[in-house]
Amino acid sequence: MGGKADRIADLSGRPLGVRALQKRRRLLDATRALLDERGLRELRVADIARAVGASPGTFYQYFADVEDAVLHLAAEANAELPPLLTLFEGSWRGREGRDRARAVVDFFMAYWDRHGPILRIRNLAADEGDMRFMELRGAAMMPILAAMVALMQRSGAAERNPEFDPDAAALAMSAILDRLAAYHRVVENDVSHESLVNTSADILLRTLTGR
Amino acid sequence: MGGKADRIADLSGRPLGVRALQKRRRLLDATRALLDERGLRELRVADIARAVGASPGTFYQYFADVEDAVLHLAAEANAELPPLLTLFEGSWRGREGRDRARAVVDFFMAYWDRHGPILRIRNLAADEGDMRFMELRGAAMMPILAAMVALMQRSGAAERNPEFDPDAAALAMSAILDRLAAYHRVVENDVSHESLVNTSADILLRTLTGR
DNA sequence: GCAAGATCTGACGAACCGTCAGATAATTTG
DNA sequence: CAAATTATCTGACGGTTCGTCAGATCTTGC
Repeated sequence: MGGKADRIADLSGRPLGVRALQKRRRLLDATRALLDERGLRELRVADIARAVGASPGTFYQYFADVEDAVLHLAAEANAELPPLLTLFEGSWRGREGRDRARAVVDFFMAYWDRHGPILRIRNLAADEGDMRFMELRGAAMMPILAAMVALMQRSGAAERNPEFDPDAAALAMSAILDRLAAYHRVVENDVSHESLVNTSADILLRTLTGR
Repeated sequence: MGGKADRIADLSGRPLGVRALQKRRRLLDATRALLDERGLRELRVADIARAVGASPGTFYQYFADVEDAVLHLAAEANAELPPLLTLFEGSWRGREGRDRARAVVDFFMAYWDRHGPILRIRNLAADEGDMRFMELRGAAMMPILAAMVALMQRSGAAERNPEFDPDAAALAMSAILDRLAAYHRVVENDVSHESLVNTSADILLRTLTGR
């Protein structure tokens, strides 16, 4: 993308050697770990640094602030999405369609189970208008939305009726996937995991294929 | 609910007189205003206090911290929800159903336009496991979910097929409503407001009535 | 083994937090 | 109406976190 090879750099733009890369990685890992157990609000830079035996100054050499580190973690999470896209390809008829729909739902839940704390912060920041996070979320969603729209067009669901816009429908489906994946653990006191997956998959299947 | 009349009190439990009630209200209003323009991350207690010509100490007399004030604002937002419930009552057949579905979507968007910053924080805190916010969100959602489930039962959508669980479907629908309402302004660069409303309403109608 | 460059440290000033003892304003009492 | 009592507010203060930077420490190439 950029003119030079995109080596990972510190805040002043200096490309990193191996030692620095390791420190940076461990700082990111520690950020993620502390985020998982405490949430953003109780996350202190000093704790992250201490967790990897570094001083606060080292953290600030690589990241402008905690949010900046979360931004990088969110970018890494984006890299795990491409396998999802293949699920939308091929036939979505009959039993195969049902299985594919379910696989999509499963994928999202697993993805959010792994990255929930980071994705939540990403979404909040994006919703609050932070451009960097908006772009990241856009990059994550766009291919998925496009795959859904393509499927609707292939299957004829797109011309269902004049009220129905495939782009909007794709947004609605991703809303279901995101939101339910985000809190499925909480609601599973009242609704079984099975039901949640089956029903979401059912709605997804109907909407994307027009039945 | 409590034994005594639930007058509004300060943190030490002392019921408030008129002067104090006014200050408290103005502090809440200022919190909301600053939240709208800056987001949670840049919200300083000192700024809230200054905005109403008070000292920081006054804020802390009424609220444990900024989050506590947001909690009260979220509770106030809950009070605006009952009118929504009436939309789920009565017939959802034919044109009437389509209008009702659309009214529900409109209601949600207007609601989020008014309270978005607060609802976003509520959702983040609830997702991160904060009990107080979880309870508030539960109190907001439960009646809506119940109204949806009742409608599905009345309309026969509930027995659609064995994959389909009305409780899970209600969750999925509220996920669409929440999420799209949360960022409709952002996506309306790509998808028109009309399309968004029509399509969400269409999906809602189909799901709640089984077509 | 030493110079040059890379990386890290930890102390520091600034900013913000939340508290509290006392000041000020309102209300009641006589 | 003035003193006494109660309600409310203030702002200075100790404690904590932030983010910076000059210098210390490690690594590499020769």
